[in-house]
Amino acid sequence: MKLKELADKLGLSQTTVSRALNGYPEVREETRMRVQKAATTYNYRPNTRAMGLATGRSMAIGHVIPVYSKNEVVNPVFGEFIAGASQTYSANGYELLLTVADAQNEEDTYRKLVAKGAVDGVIVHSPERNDSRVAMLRDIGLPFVIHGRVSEIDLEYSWIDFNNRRAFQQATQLLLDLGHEKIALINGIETLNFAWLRRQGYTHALEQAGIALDPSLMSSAEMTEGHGYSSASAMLKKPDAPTAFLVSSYMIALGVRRAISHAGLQMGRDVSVIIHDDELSFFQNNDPVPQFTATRSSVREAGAKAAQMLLNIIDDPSIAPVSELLEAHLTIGSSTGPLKRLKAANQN
Amino acid sequence: MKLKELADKLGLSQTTVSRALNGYPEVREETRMRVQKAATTYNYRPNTRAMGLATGRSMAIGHVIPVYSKNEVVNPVFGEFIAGASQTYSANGYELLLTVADAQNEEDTYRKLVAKGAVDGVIVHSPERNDSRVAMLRDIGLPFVIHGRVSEIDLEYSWIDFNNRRAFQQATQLLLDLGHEKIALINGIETLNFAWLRRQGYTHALEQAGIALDPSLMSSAEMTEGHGYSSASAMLKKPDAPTAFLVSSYMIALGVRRAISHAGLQMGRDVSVIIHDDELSFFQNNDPVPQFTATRSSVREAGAKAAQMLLNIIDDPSIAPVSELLEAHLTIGSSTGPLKRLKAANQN
DNA sequence: TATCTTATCCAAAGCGCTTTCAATTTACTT
DNA sequence: AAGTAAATTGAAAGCGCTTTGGATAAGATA
Repeated sequence: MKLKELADKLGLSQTTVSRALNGYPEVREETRMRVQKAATTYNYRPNTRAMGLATGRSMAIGHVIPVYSKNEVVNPVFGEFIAGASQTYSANGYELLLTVADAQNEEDTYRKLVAKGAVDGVIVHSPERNDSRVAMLRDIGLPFVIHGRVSEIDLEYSWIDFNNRRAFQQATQLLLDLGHEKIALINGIETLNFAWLRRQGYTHALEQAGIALDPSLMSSAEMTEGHGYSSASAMLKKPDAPTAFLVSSYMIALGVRRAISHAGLQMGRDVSVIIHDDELSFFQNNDPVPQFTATRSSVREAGAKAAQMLLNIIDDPSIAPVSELLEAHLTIGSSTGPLKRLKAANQN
Repeated sequence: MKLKELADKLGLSQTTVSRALNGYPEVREETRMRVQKAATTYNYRPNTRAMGLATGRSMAIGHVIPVYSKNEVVNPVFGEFIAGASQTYSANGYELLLTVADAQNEEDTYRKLVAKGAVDGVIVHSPERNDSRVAMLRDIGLPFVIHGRVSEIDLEYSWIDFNNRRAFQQATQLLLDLGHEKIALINGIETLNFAWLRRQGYTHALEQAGIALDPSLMSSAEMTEGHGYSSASAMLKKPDAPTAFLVSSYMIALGVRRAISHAGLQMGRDVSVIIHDDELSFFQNNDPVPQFTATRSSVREAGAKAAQMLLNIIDDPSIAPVSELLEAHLTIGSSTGPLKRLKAANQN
């Protein structure tokens, strides 16, 4: 069913039908009703492409997910973030265009999207510490919101993030308060800004406490279970093994937990662990007493908010860059406890 | 830069430029070169919407992800599948339109997509045992490929799946061969077809072996870590606790592993576990000796293949429904071993 | 009753592309 | 040299919608 057919059926012009459906005032209320009813009856929906052509807007938002190599990790955080954003989009008649792009030619991907007129704006994922995309997107004038921040740049841009630094500082502080001094950090890739900020929070807290940083207690890689396992295993084998771990994601933590139990230790008693919990739906950490002590911040919520921010910007591009910094909640679970001197050394 | 401008710059008509760019034969080779070079220089890309309007195709594929309630689990398998599909799309000039839809009005979502002319085809995720979407999509004539199958329906349609039934039958058989008889199944939601087929494989193998089914050893729910933990914990507390677990996903298995170790048992020695491994990138199970004995099948590969299938169908809708059944590989890891009589009973 | 508003509605142009139908060259035959 | 076929290019229509610039009818004003 196309506009013309609907108009013919109603004995009206396309103009009037279009206006009735789009809520313009120069249509008699009675006519509008008639039109709307007919539209429902015939399940009429304006053709997106035709509408886009006529209005110059595509009613679509691009999400560009960087992938570093062919078989690279797809961060499950994306799925959750997108689930949040998606709600906002469909509530506002927008579509979500997903592109999985080589990190190499990611800029190209954005340019292409704009040139093709495929999207009205984009959400930028996984910003790096000094991410060139910010400058580029401003250049080409494509509205965007970054999930995360870009610390080492002093341009204005819109973003939403949670307070990585503060969260990890607090978490470290908690471990210090429990008496731990040999605290390991098992982090994501530290060229990515979020991981870098987390590390800052960690080092800051240690420095404040007058504890020297030990590079052998810091590990940084893709956030996989395997990364957690191998890093933690290696650290636990050291003569001066850490008594506590600060861990950047639930996935990593699963590996850490495995390493701990392989080492014959018990999490929460012999070794403390604090994780950052993105509240992924398939990794609930919310038993009455959660497994993991965690700093938590809902990625899904961030997704919904980021999407709304972007739509606002598209509606009125003149509004100054906006941003929102979410605070994480610290939840005490069973994975932390006061420092206890181990009776026997590592029984590896 | 739009077609007209480019044509003007070249002193050619839009017609010729369009033809040159789209590879039509009635253009002198020299002219084509000139046009292509200019297109690159000015970074010209045809406007998707205009092109779509003119050709009647949208060059976009829809992926509809069902969500059952507001805070429902987003299966990480989607992310991986989509990463695979995405490669195929961008190699063929297609876009990927993602919709997260209420399972309730999912049919509506498809109708809407078609009416709006937003997509040329869709990939259907998470089919149920008797999924009404098949009939509906055939009705409205939208090309589609199902990731999975719909067992209880005898319509023809295109699908790609891996052999769930066979995989779980083999896995069960392996456990039987190892001497296990009390074998538990911790499955996904069994109204979903894949889970149903897995259960069939499991029950079939047990029946063949003359072992009575024990409903208390079968559990079915969303595939989360929590599900694995609570189900396995409960079963391990029973007087006749299972000595082996068949588990539908890596995530569930993590919970099972936790339950096993909480029960003071050791996986692979006291209790055997076989999982199905979708080869998610952030859960590599491919150490020299993998943690988990597993049936494996790459979801990412399935995504790429499904996408290619769909594009083929769109190119030539007359081709009969096609399908592909992938076989899973069984990999022996350290989570399985021969049945050993436990010295002490469950020490819970 | 004649004029001016206001409320409704419509014809037609235009969004940027593809594609049909024609026109113009050029190449080839005889 | 004349005529025909093949190669190359363009003009213009059309995809389905929005929106500008009237037109018309009804109501208000004087």
